[in-house]
Order: sequence, then C-alpha cells, then structure tokens
Amino acid sequence: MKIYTIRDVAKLAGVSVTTVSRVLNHRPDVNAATREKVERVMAECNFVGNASARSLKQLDGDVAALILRGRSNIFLSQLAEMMLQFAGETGVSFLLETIDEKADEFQTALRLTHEKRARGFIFVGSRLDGRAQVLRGLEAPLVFATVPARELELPRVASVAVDDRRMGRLAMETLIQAGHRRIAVFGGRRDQGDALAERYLGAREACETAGVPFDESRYVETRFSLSDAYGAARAFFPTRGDTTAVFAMSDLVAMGVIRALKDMGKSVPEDVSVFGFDGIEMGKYFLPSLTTIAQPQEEIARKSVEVLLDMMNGGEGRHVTLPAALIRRESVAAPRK
Amino acid sequence: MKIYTIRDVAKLAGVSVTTVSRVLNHRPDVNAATREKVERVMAECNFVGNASARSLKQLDGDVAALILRGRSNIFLSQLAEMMLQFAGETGVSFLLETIDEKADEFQTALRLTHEKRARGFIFVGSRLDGRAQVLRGLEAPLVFATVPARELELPRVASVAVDDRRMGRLAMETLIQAGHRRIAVFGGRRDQGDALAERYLGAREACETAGVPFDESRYVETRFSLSDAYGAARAFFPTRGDTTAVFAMSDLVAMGVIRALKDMGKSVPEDVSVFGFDGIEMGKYFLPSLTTIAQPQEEIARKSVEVLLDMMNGGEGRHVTLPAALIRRESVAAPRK
DNA sequence: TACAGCTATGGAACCGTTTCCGATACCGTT
DNA sequence: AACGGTATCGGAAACGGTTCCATAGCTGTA
Repeated sequence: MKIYTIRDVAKLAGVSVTTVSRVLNHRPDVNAATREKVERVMAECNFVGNASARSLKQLDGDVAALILRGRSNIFLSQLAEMMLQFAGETGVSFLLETIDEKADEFQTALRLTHEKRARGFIFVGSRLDGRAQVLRGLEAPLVFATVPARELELPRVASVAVDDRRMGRLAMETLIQAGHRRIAVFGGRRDQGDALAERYLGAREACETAGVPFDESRYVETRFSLSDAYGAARAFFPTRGDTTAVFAMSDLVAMGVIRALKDMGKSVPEDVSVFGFDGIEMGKYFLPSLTTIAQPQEEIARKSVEVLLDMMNGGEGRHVTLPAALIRRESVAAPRK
Repeated sequence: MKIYTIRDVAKLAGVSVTTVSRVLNHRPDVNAATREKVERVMAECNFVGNASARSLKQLDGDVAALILRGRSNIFLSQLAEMMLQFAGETGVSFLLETIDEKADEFQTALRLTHEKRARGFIFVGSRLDGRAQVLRGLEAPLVFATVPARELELPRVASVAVDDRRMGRLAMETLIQAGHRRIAVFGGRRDQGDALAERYLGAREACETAGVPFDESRYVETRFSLSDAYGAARAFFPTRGDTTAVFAMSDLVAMGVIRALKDMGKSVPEDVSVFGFDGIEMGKYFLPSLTTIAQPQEEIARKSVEVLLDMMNGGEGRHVTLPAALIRRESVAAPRK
C-alpha cells in the first residue's frame, strides 16, 4: 500500500502542490471545481498529510504539552485525559507526556520545547520545591493544575486549583465537630510546596482554631497508592490504637487505610472514621462510601486549557481558584463513647 | 531563549552540520577531540534536536503505535502504560493514541500510518466484529492485546491474551461448585468477537458440563463502568431476587454490583456471591475483597511489545496464550441454605 | 481602450535533520 | 616513491509539507 505524498496527489489531480496544500488547509482561494477534483483524488488514495513535515515548516504551529508525573494517581490521570479532550475541541494540538517519579518537569518541558516545539505547558499535580528559578528559563506560558502556585509571582505563570488550605481545614473541622480529638493525618511530604502541604496547613489551622492540639506524631507520610497506604496504616495503628479518625489526603489512601483497619478487626466508621480527598468515582461505591472533599475535576481541566490557550494568545497569567465540595457519606461518624 | 539548530551548533563549534549530526547519533567516525568540542557546544546552548525534522527524514524510523479505546477501563489503561514503559527500553518509539468509544481502530491505524509513519500497531482491548477485511488493507504488523484473534488467519497478525473461554468456564465452575445454581452473568455484548464473548461461551460450557441450565434471562448486558454496572444491578435484582451469585466480567462491574446489592439491603457474600475478572489492584482492598480471575497484566504488556517488535523485524505473527490465575478472596462463598 | 483590482493558480524557497558521496590527510607496505 | 586503506570530515540532496511571491485571466470602470 503506497503512501501518497502531496506531490503524488498534485500529479494525479493535474494541479500544483500549492493548490493541494490549499485544499488541505481549507483555504478560500481555490475554485470549487478544482477543490472537488483534488478532494476526490485525496479520498481515492487515502491521503493523509505527514505530521512531521507539517510541523517542521510551521514553527509557529501551536503545540502545547501536558506534563503528568506518574500514572498511579487516578485523579490526576483522569484530569489529564479530560484536558486532552477539551483541547481536542480547540485548534492547538496537545501532547501528553508522562514522566516518572524522579524526572524533572522543567527539564522535560525544556526538552519538549526543542524536540516538539511545544509553546505552552500544563503541569498536572506538580511540585514546586525551589524550582522557581529554573522556571525563569522557560519563557513559554505555564499552567499549574491542582497546584497552589499563587505565591510565585512570575509573568507567564498561571494556576488552577481549589483552595487546598481551606479544604484541608474544612476536612479537619468536620472531624472535630463530629467529636474526634485524636486524629491521624495520612499525607505526603510537607515540604514541597504543593497541594498536600497546603492541606496540611489547613488541617493545623482547624486544630488551632478549635483548641485541639495538632499531634505531629500522628502525621503519617505515605505515597499515594493503595498498597503504600495500606502498609502505612498497618504499621501505624498497632501503636496508636486510640486514634479515632483519619484524614487521608487522597481517596486512594483512604481506601487503603480502611482496608487495613478492617484487617485489624476495626470497623469504619464505628471504630475509626476516615476522611478522603479528591472525590474519585470509586469513593461512591466503596464500602463504606467515602466522606471526602470533591475537587471539580472537569472544571479544573476545562479552566486549565482555557487559561493556557489564553496565555498562548498573549493573555496574562491568572490564578484561578475553583470551589470544592464537602461530600458527606458513610466513612465518617461520631466516635464511640 | 533562542532555540538552536544543528546549523547553529555547527557554526559555533567550527565544524559542519554533518559532523554535528554524527555526534548526535553517536557514530564512531568522529575524532574524540571534535566530538568533545561539539558536545560542549551542544550542552552550552541546551541543544535538543527537532523531532519533526528527524522523523521527516528518517522514513524508515521505527515508530509503533498503541491504540486504546476509551480511558474508562483501568485494566486496559494500565496495560497500555506498561507497554509504553517496556517499549521505552527498546529502540523504537511508541506513541499512545486514545480513541473514543465510537471511533474505528483501523481507520485510526491507517491515519497514523500516514500522519506519523507508524509501522506497527498494538490494539489493546479491541473488538473484532467483521472488520477482518479492513485489516487486510493495513500491511503493518498488528498485535491484539487481550483479544482472542486466533481464528483470523492473517499473515502479519498476532495476539496476546489469556484463554478467556477457559477462564470464563473456571469462574462459572467455581460458583457452581460452591453450590450456586441461579447465577447471573454481567457482561458486555456477546456478538463482537472479543474476550467477553469468549468468557460468555466458557460460562455456558461450565453450565452444560455441570448439568446446570444456563439461564439466558439472567444475562445482563452492561458497559464496563461503575455507574453502569450499579444501575444494571439495581434494575436487575428487584425482579430476580432469587439469584444467589453473579459472575461479573470485570472487577469494576463486580464492585458496582456489590455496592448495588448493599444498597438493596443484601450482603456479599452471605446473600449473593460476586465473582470478578481482571485482577485489578483495587479488588484486593475493596470490601469485600474480590474473588476474581487475575490476568497477568505485566506479562501481557511485555509479550505484546515483544511480539510486535519481532514482527517489525520480519518475524512471523504468533498467537500467545498466557496463563491466568483464579484468586479466591471474600466476595464468593456458598449460598445460604 | 487602458488600467486597476480580484480570483485562481503555480514556482520555488524553506523548515532542521539525515545520509549519500566524495574529498582530504595520514598511515604503513612494497 | 607510489599506492591501498583507514579515519575524519564536508557538500549537497533529499524528506513532505507550507508559504511568499509572481503571473495569468477576467471583470468593471473611467
């Protein structure tokens, strides 16, 4: 099966390559009869333009990249997928680059700038620890999705996220108001300037406001996977069995914790309440269903590409804060008397 | 920030573009001193070659594509991710194309053949209904992952899957041996020549062998998502409340069904047993944990790219059958007396 | 009739890289 | 001294599109 080039089509249709190119790009300055003839030929030989050739010539061709670290976090993967979908409805083409745990987003972005001529980036669920200076190296517009990047005041940098601090506070408040006092927090590292650090600060604030001492020794650092969360919970509870509630910073972590509690003979929420974060679909079906903070996933996706596209057209960077919602379900209840 | 081309580097290093290209491609015929000089210049200007230009010139450049339909099926998405990872360890570059529910894999493959010069394809979780003739149009090697494509005897077509029929039979046998007689099957359409049809046939065989009549009216067609499965179960049980077991053809479906049963006041496995399929990680943590058929996800991924690469090097197409494992957990028990 | 203005089309340069084909210099042999 | 062989390098032609610029034909108006 021969692969036809634009030159083949031109020859077969008896026109110049320029004309074929015009037809291909739906330009107005082509005679209707000519257009139809060219289109017929293209259909006959299953012609599809070569993407490399096109993008080689069109250096200004709008290309944007999504940079996602790891595939483990369902919430973030889905977010990226949604962005891809929304982006598909616009003119610019988006490419998704999945990098592994230890890769550097900024290096990746730099590489994509050259390799694929990417002119705009969305970092999904990135971290910010001390990389602001590297950022200056890139002059392409950046959007941080689900990352609180407000404080880094850089010209072409935007962010789209919920108010993680407020939501972390709300989660903790909810547990405190339910009557809990000995509350464990299962989160990630607190020093990387990301959403998790914010949620942590929010949780602390809630304790301080309520006059409940925040117990650092009940902060458990875990990676966001079922097995890690499960393992962390199995290690934690035998020595801290008086804990009556857990604030897990991701629904996946919450589920791992719940399973661990069950395996240790405790029931949720009767013995221990578990509060999640993110609002993934599974949370509704899990037994018990998860009380959680639901992030507006679709809105975050839509807004992120909107803001990036705007910046790529010369707009200013904005920091968008979207509302999240507390969803009360089965996994949180009052502690036992 | 200027984007340097190979010509810029050549000028700065005082050599020809040819030499720079040679350094770039680690060819041996470059003097060590020259190589070092060029490399220093490249490092200084953060040079990264333009991918479009490279692939435009290298028409023989080995590119393969993964075609995945939908993002909803966690098992298949993970499978694709793993393939990408294994592919990364080889020379050829793989690109992942996610298409939506209604798109045609073969049209997509055809397009990628032209647009991106893809020379080999892996269809993950595809269907085969009557498309064999379109297949002949593509002359690139094809691998069907998790699809029983044995019967289509085409020269450059391979498949990697478990023995779905046998596993469907095993699942059903397991339920029958546990004492169940009124068993519902939650699957997809049975007429698309895919893995689901095979599992269905296997389930029927098990019934026939055991002398238990297979009740077609207990076959429930559902899409493989939590919400669809949940809805289907809510619609099914009120009229078929005597059903004591469910064979769900995907773990996600199993979870949706379990939640629905719980919401209807039934407990699993005491009132109804639920059997899953795939062996996703969540199945281990769900409450109750899922009795299921675990597909060797990593092996399927690894073998698929291996077979494709082999075919792209001129090898023959093979049909690989991998062993799956029955995992007994909590969601299946004997029926109530 | 002459000329401006518009439509439809083609020629050819160009995008950044790879690669074929030579060219040069230097080595050891005879 | 002549020569074959090797190591190292450069020139220039691709690859398949897009686009600037030129041109030819046609229309309407002064």
